[in-house]
Amino acid sequence: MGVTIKDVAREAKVSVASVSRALNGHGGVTAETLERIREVAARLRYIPHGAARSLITRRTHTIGALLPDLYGEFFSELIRGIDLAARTHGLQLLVSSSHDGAAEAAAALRAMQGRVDGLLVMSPHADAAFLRQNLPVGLPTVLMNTVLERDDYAALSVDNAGGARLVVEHLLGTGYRRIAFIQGPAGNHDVAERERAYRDALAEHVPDVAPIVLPGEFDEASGYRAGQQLAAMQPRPDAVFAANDMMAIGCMAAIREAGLRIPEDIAVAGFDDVPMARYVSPALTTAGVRIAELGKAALEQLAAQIDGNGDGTPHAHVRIPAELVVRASTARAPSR
Amino acid sequence: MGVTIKDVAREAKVSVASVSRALNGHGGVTAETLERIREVAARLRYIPHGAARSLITRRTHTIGALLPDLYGEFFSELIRGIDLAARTHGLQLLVSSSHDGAAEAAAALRAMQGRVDGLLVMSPHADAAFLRQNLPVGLPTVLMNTVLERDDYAALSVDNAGGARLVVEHLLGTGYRRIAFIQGPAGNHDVAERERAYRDALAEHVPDVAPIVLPGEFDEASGYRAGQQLAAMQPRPDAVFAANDMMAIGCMAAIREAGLRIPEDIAVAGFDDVPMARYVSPALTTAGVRIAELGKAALEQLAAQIDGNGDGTPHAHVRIPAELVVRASTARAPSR
DNA sequence: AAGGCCGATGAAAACGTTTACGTTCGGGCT
DNA sequence: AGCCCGAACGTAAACGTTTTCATCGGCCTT
Repeated sequence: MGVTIKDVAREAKVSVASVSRALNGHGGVTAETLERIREVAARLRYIPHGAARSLITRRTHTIGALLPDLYGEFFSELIRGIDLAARTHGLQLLVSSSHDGAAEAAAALRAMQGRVDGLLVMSPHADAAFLRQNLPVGLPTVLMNTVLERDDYAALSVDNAGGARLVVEHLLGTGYRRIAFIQGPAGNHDVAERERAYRDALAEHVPDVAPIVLPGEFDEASGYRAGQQLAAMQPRPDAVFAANDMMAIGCMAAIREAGLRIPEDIAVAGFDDVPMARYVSPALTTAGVRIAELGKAALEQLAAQIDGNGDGTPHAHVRIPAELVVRASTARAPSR
Repeated sequence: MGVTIKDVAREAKVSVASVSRALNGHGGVTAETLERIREVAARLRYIPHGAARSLITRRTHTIGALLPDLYGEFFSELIRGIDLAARTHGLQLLVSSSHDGAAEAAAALRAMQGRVDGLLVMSPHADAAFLRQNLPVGLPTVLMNTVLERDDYAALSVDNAGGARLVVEHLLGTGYRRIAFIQGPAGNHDVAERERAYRDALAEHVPDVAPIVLPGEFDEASGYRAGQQLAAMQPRPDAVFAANDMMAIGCMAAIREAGLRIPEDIAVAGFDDVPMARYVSPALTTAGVRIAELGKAALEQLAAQIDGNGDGTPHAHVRIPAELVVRASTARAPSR
C-alpha cells in the first residue's frame, strides 16, 4: 500500500542505501543529496515501515505492559506514570489486560513477541510457574506486585503488609475496635498480604476482637454491597478497612444511604490513595502509594535493563513503601 | 536472541515451510509430522517473531490509539471500552498520548506506521490541516471528538452542545439563575462546543443574566481553584457548570472548604458522568456520556473498516447523545 | 606523474516469516 | 502397465528496512 524507501530512492535517483543513511542521519551523504532526499521523502510523505525496520534493527522502541485490568483509577494512574516515563525514553506503549487469567495472559505474551523491547508485567494472580512457563526468555522484564520467588527477574512491589498495618494501627489508635475488612478478588497476592497484615495487627493488639471479613472485587459495586452488609450487622462494626480505595468509596455510599454517619457511626479507610480519595466527602483515609511513581520506577528499571543489556546488573527487588494518609473518614473515635 | 522457525525446522527435520504450515493450521502436513513439529516447537519454546510475520502478512493485529492524555477517569473509561472491544476482535492496543500537541502527536503517528492495522485518533486540539498532513494515507482511521471537515474519515463524537444545553436548562428549570461555567484547556474543541451551548442557552432563556466564565484545565486542581474563586465572588453565583466531572469534583471540594453548602449555596454540575460521579457527596449531576461505549463503538467501526477493507462503506459520522443525569448536587433551588 | 587514501555511493546480504511454485511419490484409473 | 492426479513436502521469493562491503572518483602526497 504505502510508499516505500525504494520509491524515494527511485524518485531521488539514488540507491536505497543512501536514502536510509540520509534519513537516519548516519552521514556519508553529501549535503546536496541529503537535501534532495529529504525533499523527495517529504513530498512523497514517506514514512518508514516500523515492522521492517525493527526486524533488522532488533529494536522496536516499544515496551509491552501486561496488566490484570484497565479499570479504575489505580490503573489509570499506573498507566499514566508508565506513559510519562516511556515518553522521556522515546518508547511506545503496548498495553494488554489479562482479565480472564492465565490463558489470555499467555496469548497476550505470545502476541507481543518480536513487537517489544521489554515487558512490564503485573499479574497478581499468576504464580511463579506460570511466569517461568510463559515469559519469553531473554527479553528484559520487570515484574510489578507479583509474587516473587528467585531473583530471575527485576521486581517492584508495594509494601502491602506495612501499609495495611499502618491503617489498622491508626484505626486502633484512634479508638476503633470492631474493625471489618473488605477483601479483593480471590487469589490476588496483594489482597492476601493486606488481609494477613490486618489479621496480624488485630491479633497482636486486640486479641479478644475477632476479625470480620467481607468479600469484594476491587470495584465500587462490591464495596457498595459490603457497605450494605456492614450497616445491617448486629453488633455493627465501628470501622471498616477496604482492600482498595474504590471499594471504600462504594462502601461509603452504602453506609450513607443506610442513614449512618461517617466516621461517627462507621469509620472508613482504604488502600492506594487514588486521586479521588481526597475529593470524596468525607475525604478518605488510606494507605498512600505513589502509584504513578511505581509505574515510572518500573519503566526506568526496564529501560536501564534494555539499554545496558545483559551486563551483570543484579535484578533488583524494590519495595515501595506505603504511607498512612489520614483524612476525615477516620477523624475521631466515637465516645464509648 | 530467540529461537526461530529455522531452529524448529532443523530440529524436526522438515523445511521451514512445513513448520509454518503446521503451526498455522494451513493443512498440507500429515498428522504425524504435525505432531512432531508441535512437540519440537513446544520443547524449544518457539514463539513466532511478530514483526517478521506482519512484514509479509501485512497484518499486525494491533490498533493504535492516539489520545490527548491518559490522565483521569475519562480516559480510563475510554481505554477500557476500547480494550474490551479490541479483545473480542483479537486486537492488541498501542496507546500514545500527545500531551504537548502537534509535534509529539506527529512523531507518535510516524512511530506507529507499519505497527498497526488501524488508528483511533482523539485529538481535540488538532485541526483538520494537521490531520490531513500527518495521518498516514491508506490506513483505516476513526476519529473521536475531533473537529471534522469532510467525510475523509469515519468519526464519532459526543453531542457536546446537546448535553451542555440539557444541563443548563436543568439548572434554570430548577430555579438557578447566576450560572457560572468552568472551561477546559484552551483550543479544545469539546470545550468550545460546551461553552457555546452554555452561552446560547443562557442568552435564550435568561438574556438579562451575563455569563460568568472561569478558566480550567480538566483536572481536579483547576476545578479546585475555580471553586475558590467562585466562593469569593460578589455577588456569588448560585450554580456552576464545569466542562467536565473532574473539575466539578475539585470545585465541590473548594466550595465545601469555603464553608458553603452544596447545593443550597451553590449547585454543581459536570459533564461526562465518570464512574466516580455517583460516589461523591453530594452525588454529581452531569451530562452522561457512555464513555466506554464510545470507545467500543469507535473500535467496532475501525475493525469493520479493517476487515472489509476499502469497499465503499461510506465513512459514517456518528453523534453519541449525552443524557442528563440528575443527582443531589443540583437537588433543589434555593428559596428566593 | 603515479600511487594511495578517503569520501560518496551502490550492490547485496540479512532479519524471520509466509506463500507461490516445484518436485516427488503413491495409488487409482483405464 | 502406463498415466494422471493429488497429497506431502521442499525451494525460493518476497515483505521493507539497515548495514557491510565493494566500487568509483578525486585529491593529496612524493
